[in-house]
Amino acid sequence: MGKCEQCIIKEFNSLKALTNEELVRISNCKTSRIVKKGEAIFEEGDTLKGIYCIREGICKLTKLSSNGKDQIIKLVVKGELIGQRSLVSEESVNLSAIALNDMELCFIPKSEIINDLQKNTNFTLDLLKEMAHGLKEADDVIVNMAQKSVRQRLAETLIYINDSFGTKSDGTLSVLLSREDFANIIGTATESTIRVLSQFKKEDLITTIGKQIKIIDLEGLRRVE
Amino acid sequence: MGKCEQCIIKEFNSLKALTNEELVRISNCKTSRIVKKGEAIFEEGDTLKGIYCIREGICKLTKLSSNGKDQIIKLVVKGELIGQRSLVSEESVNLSAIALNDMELCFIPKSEIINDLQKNTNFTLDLLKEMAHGLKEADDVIVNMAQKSVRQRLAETLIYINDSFGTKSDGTLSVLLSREDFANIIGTATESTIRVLSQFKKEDLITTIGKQIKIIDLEGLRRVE
DNA sequence: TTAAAAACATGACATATATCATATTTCATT
DNA sequence: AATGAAATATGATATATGTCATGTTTTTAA
Repeated sequence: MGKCEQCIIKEFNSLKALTNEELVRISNCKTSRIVKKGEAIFEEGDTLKGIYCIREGICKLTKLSSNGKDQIIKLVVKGELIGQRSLVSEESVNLSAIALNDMELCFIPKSEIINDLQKNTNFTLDLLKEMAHGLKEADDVIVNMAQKSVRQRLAETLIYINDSFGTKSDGTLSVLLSREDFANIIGTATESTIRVLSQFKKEDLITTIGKQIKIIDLEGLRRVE
Repeated sequence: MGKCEQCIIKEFNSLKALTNEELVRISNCKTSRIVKKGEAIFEEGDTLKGIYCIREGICKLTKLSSNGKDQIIKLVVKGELIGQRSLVSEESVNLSAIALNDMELCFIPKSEIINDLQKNTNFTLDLLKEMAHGLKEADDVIVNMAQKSVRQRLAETLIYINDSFGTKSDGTLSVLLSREDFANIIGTATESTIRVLSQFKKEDLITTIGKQIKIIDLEGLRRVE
């Protein structure tokens, strides 16, 4: 198994703030885990025994609403950590993490992280900074949900996925989501999502190849009202 | 001016994690500020030179949507800190803070807090814990916005204000908001808010005395669909 | 105290979105 | 390649919510 201190992935998250010594210690007790597309890494209500560092793949963080529908709160990709919040707040996780493709994860036991939190201020400060940023992003999501139309929210979601996760060589979005996933991100019915995508096609803002989506007029999407 | 080390208010926020020595130092450089109802403590885009500790009063944190409407993200009361996030992330504030009644604030300069963040792990960990909790709350708001009706969101907002901030001796909610404020919390038109409040009155869930609202059937409100 | 302004309230109507029904296409499995 | 299941697509219709108009009440300031 790879060594944390030499792992490039950590540069994308707070683990980069750890010392070489701390990374060696983590490396010795970490475990690896493969999760197949559609499987859960953890589920709402679980008590986590550590955090995960995503080495490969993408997952969605979802929360079940009281009306029985799943809301996707966030997409998390290679390089990011999941489970830190629950570990910090010492509560069970409030979200489920479901793999959107085959994933490779490193699991770091809680005790290690707690230890580093108490001894390495840089690590704690980096986590704090990331959470502050996460809160800012959450504010934006709240405003969008509260104030914008389904049409606008879908356009912005397409732009977000395009800008954050990029496209494949054929120009289609590299994160492949079902229409239902899109609906669960923007908080609408699957049929509405499909209808708006059809509109976007007619307006030559996007094209679709099967379930794959290709943005052909990014500026147009930005202008959607 | 009062001394931080003897101030009871700090027990309600992360400042409680500071040592006596640190509190004395803060006490010597803090300043006091009075903000009248309706005035801004800070506005979206401002660069803050420190954080505020609320000694008295209530304010709303709002964000302007691209469609020109204000969204109220959070209500913040006596005992809480505001401005920490922006200080941690070293960015301009993403929200405006507007006083809902006359307020009394203590201002603590940035340099002091930064210093404490680097030297007192307990303080940093406490802030981290509060932010983790804030993120969890934000997730709940996102799900509610995305999945619930205006009727449900208004019912839940009334319950939230009742449970979190309590009532006056006559039973009316102690946080007094305009109908427009309610609309800006739940993300709807002011007229819709007024209409739903009228429905709630007809259903004997609440009564109103002028703009004041009194919950008379909390269980009924919880059952609203 | 009175006038003006702001907030509250309600009706009429327009529109966005949800829901239900039903094809059609794509995908996985044998 | 054939079959069934899942995902995508679209129409018809119901419903929730927004918008505009207008009137009433409450608050503010002269």
